[in-house]
Amino acid sequence: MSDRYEDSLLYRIRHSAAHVMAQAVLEFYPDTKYTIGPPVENGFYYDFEFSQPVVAEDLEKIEKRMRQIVAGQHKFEKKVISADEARQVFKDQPYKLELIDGLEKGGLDEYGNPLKEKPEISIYQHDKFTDLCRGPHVDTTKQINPSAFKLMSIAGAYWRGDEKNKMLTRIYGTAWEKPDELKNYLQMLEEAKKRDHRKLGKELEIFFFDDEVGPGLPLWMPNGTIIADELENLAKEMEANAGYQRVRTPNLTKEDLFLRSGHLPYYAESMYPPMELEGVKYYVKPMNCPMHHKIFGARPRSYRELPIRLAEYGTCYRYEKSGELFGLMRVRSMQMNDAHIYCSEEQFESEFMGVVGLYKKYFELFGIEKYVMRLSLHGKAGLGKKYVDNERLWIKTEDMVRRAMTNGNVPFVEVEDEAAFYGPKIDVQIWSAIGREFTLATNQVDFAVPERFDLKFVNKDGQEEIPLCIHRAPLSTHERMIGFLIEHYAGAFPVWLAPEQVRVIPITDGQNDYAAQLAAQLREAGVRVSADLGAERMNAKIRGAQLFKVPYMLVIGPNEAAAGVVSLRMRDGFQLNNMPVAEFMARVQEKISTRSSQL
RNA sequence: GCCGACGUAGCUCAAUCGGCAGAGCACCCGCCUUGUAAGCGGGCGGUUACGAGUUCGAUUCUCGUCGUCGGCUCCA
Repeated sequence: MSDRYEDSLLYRIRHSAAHVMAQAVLEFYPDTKYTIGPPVENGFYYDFEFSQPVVAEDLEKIEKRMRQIVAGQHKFEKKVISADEARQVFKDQPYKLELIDGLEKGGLDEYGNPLKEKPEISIYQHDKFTDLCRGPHVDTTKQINPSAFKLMSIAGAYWRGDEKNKMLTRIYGTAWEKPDELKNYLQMLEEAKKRDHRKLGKELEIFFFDDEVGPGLPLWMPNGTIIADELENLAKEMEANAGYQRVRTPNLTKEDLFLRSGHLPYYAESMYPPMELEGVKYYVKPMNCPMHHKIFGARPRSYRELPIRLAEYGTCYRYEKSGELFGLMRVRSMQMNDAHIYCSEEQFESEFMGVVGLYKKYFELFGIEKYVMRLSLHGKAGLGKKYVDNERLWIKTEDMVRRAMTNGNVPFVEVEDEAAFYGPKIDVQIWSAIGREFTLATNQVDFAVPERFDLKFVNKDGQEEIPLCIHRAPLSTHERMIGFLIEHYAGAFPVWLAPEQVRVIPITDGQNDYAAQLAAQLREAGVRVSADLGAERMNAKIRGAQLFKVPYMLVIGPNEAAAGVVSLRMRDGFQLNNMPVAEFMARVQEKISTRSSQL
């Protein structure tokens, strides 16, 4: 038995639940046009075109009716029919007719993607409901547990996922084999909400957005700035060790540069509109690469210098559409852990895998385990539009990346039509707390732009050669990385990243002097520390420190002050009483300098 | 950008049918002198996102704008 989701009982339950939902919906709204309703991760959805507005409050009655239908223990019966018979069955259903046409003529699947073989056309029937469907389904509705599914939300979705098409109404549901699994899933969603970076970011005073500043333009508060600075220090250290050189470039450039780079022809949609002064157009940069290319091209280069690795934590601006913004994970101003590696074709594999190695070091340091490396390929239809129009070079560089990853024994998946406009890339996909997928790090090959910039180096034989360029951002942008890390750690950052590492808590104001002196001593040693000298009870102060997820609390009363020691309470509740100051100092410094994940 | 929902104090949330806008926390001022997640009292804080409209009267109803959220599209 295969362990593919598509072959599982759960998949069939969800697929069947989608049909049951469609039946209930059609009973309530008989002139609804129904489209497709597949299983997805954790559940299913079905897309409808309603003739009247259907809102979230309506889900309850639909769900109730679904339970009645399920209780009827109806059989799911498959029938293979001809296209013409199918047209007869669905004569009043325009979307189904379009699907039938796709299946028959173009060999298109339900999403509009081409199929290799012409599929058979089948319908599934249960109770009084018939759907065009290739299955599979459960045998009877008896297998759908009425206490293990729930309708979740209502949303808009384009027919066939194309924004040029009509917007349909999508109803999402979740379904499981057993009621307990549903309960666990709902509980998990609640937990996820608690670690949502938008909530924690505000609570922990890391960042915020202001209406007058603008959507997608985060303001970093002191706590967030510490985290960003620490990440930057980490990157600089790692990149220095890996032979990178640092550069700095302006945030603004003339139109000419982005015409040459190809950003204006291929990327203008994501760029802020130009500002014009004295008849010259200037653009805010959406990427740093064109400037780095200029630095590479500033003087003749020899093969002896290669690879040249230029790094910059560059600030870029991209005009993301308003509905696409999402907390820190999708913003309009961002600081990228950017670098461009210029190398020869022979050097490509080791350079590319060097970057992959860097990723892995970072992921190990942060304890990031749930991620997928994705080889993002071009899409044939996008050549000349989304992608540089040179299919031969696309295929060649895609092969180079594939070979490098395979040789390096790094598992990856391949996805078409996800490349950058200038070349294929390895994207590292991660998931936000609420389950949304994002590209965190990226490692891209550029076979097109160096030529446009007339970049070259002189090889051993005295001939001019065009270098390859690798664009890479293993630590992503500060925005997405920190958004991700907030959720990854649920706000409880390791000591080296924690905005406040130690909080000194005197029990009575008789220890305020000792507390202040301790804090000064720690601060002197480079530790981020504060002393809570307020008038509250010690209990309230501890609570305050816990809520801010400060890793170490030093509780000091008359005894500690007299003995010149500290009582250490850690964020996880663990206590070590009467610790000599020097011992605590050594502990903190060790955790910081090794970037330990332990307290 | 598109579909839908939402927007009340710094934060979390109340306010019946359209009838004087409220609580807790935070903040400030006192009192208490405290042993590992909230001591007590008082005070400050609002153009109910913004702009129109309906009404004797709008937080409440209607329209528009802005923003946020759930998705779609798109992406580091």
